[in-house]
Amino acid sequence: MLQSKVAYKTYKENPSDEEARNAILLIKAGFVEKVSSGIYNLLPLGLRVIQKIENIIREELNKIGCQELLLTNLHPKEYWEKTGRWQKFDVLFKTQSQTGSEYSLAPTHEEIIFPLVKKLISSYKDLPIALYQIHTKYRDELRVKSGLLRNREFIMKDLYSFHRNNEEVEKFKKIVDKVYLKIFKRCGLDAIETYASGGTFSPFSTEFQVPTPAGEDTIYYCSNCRIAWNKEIMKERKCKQCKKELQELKTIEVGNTFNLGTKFSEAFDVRYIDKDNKEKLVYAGCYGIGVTRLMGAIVEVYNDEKGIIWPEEVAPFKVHLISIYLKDEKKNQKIKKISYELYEKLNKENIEVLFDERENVSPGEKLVESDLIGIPYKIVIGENYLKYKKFDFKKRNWKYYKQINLAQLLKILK
RNA sequence: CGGGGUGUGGCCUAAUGGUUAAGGCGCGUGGUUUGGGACCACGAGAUUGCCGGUUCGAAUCCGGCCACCCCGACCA
Repeated sequence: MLQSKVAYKTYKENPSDEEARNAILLIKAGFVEKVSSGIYNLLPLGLRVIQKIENIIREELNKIGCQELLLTNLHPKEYWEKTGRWQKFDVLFKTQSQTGSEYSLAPTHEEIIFPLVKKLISSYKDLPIALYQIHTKYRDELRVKSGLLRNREFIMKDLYSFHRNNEEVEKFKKIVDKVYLKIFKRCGLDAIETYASGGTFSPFSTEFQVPTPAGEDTIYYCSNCRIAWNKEIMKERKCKQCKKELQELKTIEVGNTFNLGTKFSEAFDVRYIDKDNKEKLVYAGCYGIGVTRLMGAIVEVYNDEKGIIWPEEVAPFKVHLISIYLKDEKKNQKIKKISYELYEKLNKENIEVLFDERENVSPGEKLVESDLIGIPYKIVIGENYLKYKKFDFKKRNWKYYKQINLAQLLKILK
């Protein structure tokens, strides 16, 4: 993509109404725009990152047999009254149609998917089934926090699985837990599986926590067993498995998994006929990943004084190609030619490249802005190329450029 | 929801109660530049969050409201 065509704008000054590093950087670099407290627009660069994350999730969930669908975000009041959560769910956004019908804006989708699944399941032969979506959620938070980490509107992946019994749920949950670690890993994050409270659902849930000083959760972590307990459920500081002293960490919760048991199946009367011809309640699990929050968490973990440093798999582009012009018009023609040729070549090789081809922008501005945006690989074509016939190449976090030829370049980028 | 703080062009800031609200960034035009946010000239852009009050005079003082930020409570 040509940089002059990208709808973005970078800023030199920090926004005055943000303190969270993730929000400051994402706004300064042109990935998001703030509309109001806890409400952000995703600009093209930001959306690219979100889509990268979403596709990693899709790939990994589809591999374990989950199916994607899309559920409505307008939830009629009756559905939420059935579970008692119209009153109890404290961050529920409520709204009304012109005819007086009441709805909530979706903060989660159990109330919608259980009635749906009721229509899909009648026999044990229909089980198990695992359905997920990646969609917007609304929560009327009393206090929004930490940039993209806690918003009123955000994107979430929510997966729901339905089974014949509790053992099957537990078995599937273990598979999901494993896949979650892989998803976060691909996003560049070493998430820690953490025992946490299950809220009103179950005795406990599993949270996926990413260590960073910016985190709002506190966990006790055992480096020996690579497992942790959320502070809210753990009083002692010794590992239950190996008795080692636990380490206290500040973390961001990027995902969680629950065994729902039959709680919602009872509320919506979701049953199946088992082999023995008896009618039984369906057992279920639910599993969430905060996609927008994940983007924020990645930025919290990967940045320096110059800007963002995107992990490769979630970066908006893989390569930032920058051409730097000189006084000499003849030389410029050469630089331009080489740059556009490389740009075409990379496109042909399906290597995602952002090409800063702009002519009346100073080298300093291009390079500083490039570091702010944080694309993993940088190629600079200017005077050096004319001298050495090699590209100046560097990773975002390298201090110095390396001079390499086209073959070496393609080998690294493929 | 409790406590604290802040609201000034698109962004960041300045301005003892006293002319026509100042500067930087960004933007437009022209020119000079080009390996780490270049320079010069000219120009456009503001009911100082909103409503009311005090005053000869309010961005500035007072009251109410709204918005945003931070701490706390909350976070299936």
